[in-house]
Amino acid sequence: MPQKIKPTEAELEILQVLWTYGPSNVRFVNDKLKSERNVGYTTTLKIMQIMTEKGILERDIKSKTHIYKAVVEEKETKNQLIDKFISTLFGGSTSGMVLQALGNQKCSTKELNEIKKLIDNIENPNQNGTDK
Amino acid sequence: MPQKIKPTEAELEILQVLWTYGPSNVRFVNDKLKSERNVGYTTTLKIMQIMTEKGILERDIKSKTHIYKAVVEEKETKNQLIDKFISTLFGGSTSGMVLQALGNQKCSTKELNEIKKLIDNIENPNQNGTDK
DNA sequence: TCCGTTATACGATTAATTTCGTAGATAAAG
DNA sequence: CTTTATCTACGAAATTAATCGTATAACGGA
Repeated sequence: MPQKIKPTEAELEILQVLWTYGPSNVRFVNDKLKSERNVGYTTTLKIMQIMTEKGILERDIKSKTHIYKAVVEEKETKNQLIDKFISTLFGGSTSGMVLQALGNQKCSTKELNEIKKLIDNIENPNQNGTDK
Repeated sequence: MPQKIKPTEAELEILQVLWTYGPSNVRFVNDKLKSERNVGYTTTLKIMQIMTEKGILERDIKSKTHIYKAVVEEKETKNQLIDKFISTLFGGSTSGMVLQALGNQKCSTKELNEIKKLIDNIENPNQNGTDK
């Protein structure tokens, strides 16, 4: 495991944009953030610069408009955050968290079926995809 | 939804103790916290006082040693936090979060079966279990 | 009663986060 | 070439969290 990642709220928002849309400039990221809440351009710039210093982002400065990309992996980062969340709030019990999430959130039948399928795959790893 | 709750890290730790053990004094809470990490008595006291000001806790000051209890409900608070977590990290998709959690955490067969049972209950609420 | 222990109260400090104003560089338009 | 728009750099203020030191009051035993 390479590093411990503990992005702040604002940093997470930025990571989400970069994970979703790929490497982007500050203007683009800021526009996306502004569709959610009001935030100034230089605020976003500053945070992205700090993230670059921290090693969370990298940037290409060849052109005047710098292009930033996430260094940290989406999946790995989210796993770490889920881990922490589960351990802080549910004493480390993944099923405890899942039960609460499923019990209280709306989830379509299709989504529920996906989850069931995944559980079956976990329980019977030999049966998935490559039918025998 | 009565209030918006946004406990800090330290506040969450304290809430966990109070939810688990019921109304307690500062000494007890601090001892529990200290089994996890090093934290001074007056630090815990201060945070609990602030939480009381915020309305997160209430206290009985009849005796010299004040007894604090959580005002916010465990279930409701955790739901709110899960909500926020899912919306920040998984674009609001509960199943997305669950898939990631189940795919990457260890979960016993028994726990997986509990989850499957819950899904069945959600899909067929009238069939079994949920009523008397 | 007096002293050591244990409480609360309160202020100050430190650190991290978020915010934004302003300056200066560069490109683009006319 | 000049003006305008856009970008980065930088610094500093405002906020919020977390920590702890010290003062002071109350309790309980010798």
